[in-house]
Amino acid sequence: MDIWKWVGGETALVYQELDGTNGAARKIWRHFLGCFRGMKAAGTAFSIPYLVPIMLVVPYGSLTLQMNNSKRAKEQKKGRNKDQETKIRQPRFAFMTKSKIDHLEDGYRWRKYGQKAVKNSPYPRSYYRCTNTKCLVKKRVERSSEDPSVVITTYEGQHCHHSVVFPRGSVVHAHDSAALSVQQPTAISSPPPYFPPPLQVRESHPFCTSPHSKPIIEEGGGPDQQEQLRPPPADDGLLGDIVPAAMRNRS
DNA sequence: CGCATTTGACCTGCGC
DNA sequence: GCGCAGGTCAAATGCG
Repeated sequence: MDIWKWVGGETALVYQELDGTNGAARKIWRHFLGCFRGMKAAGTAFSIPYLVPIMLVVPYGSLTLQMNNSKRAKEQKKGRNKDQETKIRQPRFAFMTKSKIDHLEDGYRWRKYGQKAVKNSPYPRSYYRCTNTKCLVKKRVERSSEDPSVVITTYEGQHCHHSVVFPRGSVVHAHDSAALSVQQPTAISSPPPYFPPPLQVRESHPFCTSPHSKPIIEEGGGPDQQEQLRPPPADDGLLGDIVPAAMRNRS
């Protein structure tokens, strides 16, 4: 049994409680963050106090979709900006959280811009955009049709600004924040009895489209270990897009 | 009044 | 080419 499993293509299913105390899980996170942000987050220590006991990670490398001529003509007819001729799909990933609340608080403000019924699911999917006009991050929220208690949240893009709900540097912990406890999801499952061996380093990780990407740093390593435990600098990595900085200061 | 949400219409990609 | 499903737009509406 491994802590993660390749589902295929660019999708991996991670089935382990990612609570920041699990070294292997932490390494996986670091690796994902590094893939998304050129390993900037590779040396950061963090915890995920309440998120994703079970996580489905679905990252997409930046994908450039060239519009064909007919479409381009349509766009110009509608007066759209020429810059939009090339559509970039932002890195994207999703996670599943057991919660009664659909829209989980993540420290950012979102504006709902659409809702759609999903095929083979009685629950609609909601579409949100970050309220920051310069920020192009989107997120989708839907409830699992298989397990209605599970909320599937998909983020696309990276925030170009700081969290608004939890200013950086503030000392607020998830377990003593009344506001947070209201929306704090419960665990889907208990941690498995089997603690997996150290994660294998994959030199050619399918997630890593960035030239800056490096393999996972092994636990208990040499000089890098100190670097790993150092608090994140200005850049919090992709996690900063999800978990408020204050909630990551517990580690 | 300003901002967020709702919701039907429209657009786009993809499989057949 | 057509139909379907997902994604987005934008006017209407609601709310503080």
